[in-house]
Amino acid sequence: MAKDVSADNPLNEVGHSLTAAAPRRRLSYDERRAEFVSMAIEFFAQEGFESSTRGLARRLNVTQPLLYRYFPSKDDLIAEVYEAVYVQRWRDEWGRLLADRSRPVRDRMIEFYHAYTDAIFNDDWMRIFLFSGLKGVGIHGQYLGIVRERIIETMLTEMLHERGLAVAPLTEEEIEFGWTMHGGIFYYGVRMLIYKSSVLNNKTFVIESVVDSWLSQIDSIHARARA
Amino acid sequence: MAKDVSADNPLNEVGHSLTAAAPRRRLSYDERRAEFVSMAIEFFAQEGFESSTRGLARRLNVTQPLLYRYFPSKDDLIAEVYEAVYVQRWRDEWGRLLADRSRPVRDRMIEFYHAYTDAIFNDDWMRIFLFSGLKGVGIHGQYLGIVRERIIETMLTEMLHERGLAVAPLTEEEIEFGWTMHGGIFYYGVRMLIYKSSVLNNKTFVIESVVDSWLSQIDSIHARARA
DNA sequence: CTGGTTATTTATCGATTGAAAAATAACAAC
DNA sequence: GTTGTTATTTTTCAATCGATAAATAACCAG
Repeated sequence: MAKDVSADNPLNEVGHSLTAAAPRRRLSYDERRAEFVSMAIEFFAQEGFESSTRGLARRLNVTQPLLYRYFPSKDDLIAEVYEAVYVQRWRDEWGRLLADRSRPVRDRMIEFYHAYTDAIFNDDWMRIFLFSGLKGVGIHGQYLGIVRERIIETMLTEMLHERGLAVAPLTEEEIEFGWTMHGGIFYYGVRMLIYKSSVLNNKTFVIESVVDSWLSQIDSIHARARA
Repeated sequence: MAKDVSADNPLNEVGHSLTAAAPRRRLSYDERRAEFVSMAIEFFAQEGFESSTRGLARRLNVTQPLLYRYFPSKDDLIAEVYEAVYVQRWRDEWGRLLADRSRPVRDRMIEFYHAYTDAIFNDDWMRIFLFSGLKGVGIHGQYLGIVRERIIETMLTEMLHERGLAVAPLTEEEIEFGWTMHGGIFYYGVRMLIYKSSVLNNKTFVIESVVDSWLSQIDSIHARARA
C-alpha cells in the first residue's frame, strides 16, 4: 500500500514539496504543552469547538496524534482552554478597585470597565465565551455567578452606600437593572468583535454613558423596587 | 451481509422492536417540506448547525436521505432555517408603531419592546441568532442593519423630535447609545434563555427601566455629541 | 562516539459525516 | 383491481472524525 504523504503530514498543508524531509522540531514537554493550549484558544475561538483536532494540529505544524500525548482527549484540551480564558484572565484586583471607598463610585466604575473590557474585548475571549454559553458548559455559569457577586452586586452596594440609601439586601430589581447596564457594555463588544459591525470607535463614551445612566436611574430603581 | 436494521431506521431510535414493520407515513410534498423546516429550526437551535442530518432525520421519524429529496444540501436547508427565523418573524408593523406621533414616545417604545421580545425571546430565535452571529452568516449582518435602521434610528428620531431637538443627521454617539440600551434588553433575554440564569421574572420592569434610562439620558447624549 | 529516553511521526482503527443511486411501497386516477 | 406517480427507504460511498499502537528520530548523559 502506498504511503499517504498528505494526510497528517504537518508540512504539506499547502501541498508543496512532498519530498522535503520533515525538520522534526522537538520541544520540551512544558513548551509544547503551552504552545498547544495557546494555539487551541485561538483555533477553537475562530472555528468553534466542533472543529477537528487535525485542523488544530495543522496550524501547529504538528501531527494530530501528538496532541493525544499531551491531552487524554479533545474534551480535556477544551477544558484547559476554558481554564485559560475564564480563570487566568480574571483579576482579583477588580473587586478591590470597586470597593475602594476613598474614591467616588463613578470613577471606580469607569476605571473598572476600562480594565475589564481591556481584558475581554478580544476575539478569543468573546468567541469562547459565546461558544461555551451556547454549549451550556458549567464553567460559564460559574463565571456569571462570579460577575454577579464580585462586580454587579459590589457596584450596587457602593452606589447605594455613597447615596446613603439602604443597602442590604439588594433587591432583584436593582440587580437586574445592573445586569442590563452591564449587558449594554458587553453588547458593544459583541457587536464590534463578533458581529463585526462598524461601531463607534470610542469605548470611553460607551462606558461613561452607561455608567452615568446607571447612576442617574439608581435612585428611582431603588425607590420603585422597595415600594 | 446482514442487514443493518438500526442504522438509519427511523423506528429504532430507542432500540426497541427491531422487527416491527415500518408504518411508512406518506405526506404531501408541501406538508413534508414544512415539517422539515420547522423541525430543523428546533433541532439546529438546540444542537447547533454542526449536528448531523441523521440526528435531524431521527427526530422527524424519517430516514436521512429523504432530507436530500427536499433540500439539495445541508447548507440549503440551513439557509431556509435562517429565512424562516430572520425574515418571517419580522413584523413590518413595528416600524409603523414606533413612528406613530399621535402617542408619546415612551408608550410606543415600551409597546414595541413588548412585542419585539415576544417575538425573539424564545429558545429557537435566540440560539439561532447567536449561532449565526458566530458563523458570520451574511443574513445576520443584514438583520442588524434593519434593526438599526427601522428600530434604533426610528426611536432616536422620535425621541429627539418629541423634545424639539435637532434630528438630522443622528450622531454616531446617539446611535451607539441606542444600541447600548437595546443591547441591555437583548442581554436580558440571553441570560434567561441561553445562559439559563435565574433572572427577574418581570419583563415589564426590564423594558421600562431601560426605556426610562434612555429617555432620561438622551438630552445629555444629544448635547455631548454635538459639543 | 554510544546508549537510553522520549518527543514526534507513521499507520491504522471503528464510528460518523454529507451525499448519491437504486429499490420499494403508498396513494390517486381510472 | 390495475396502473402510474412519487414519497420513502435501503444500500452504499468517500471523506473525515477522535483515538490508539507501533515505529522513528531528536536530544541528553556518559
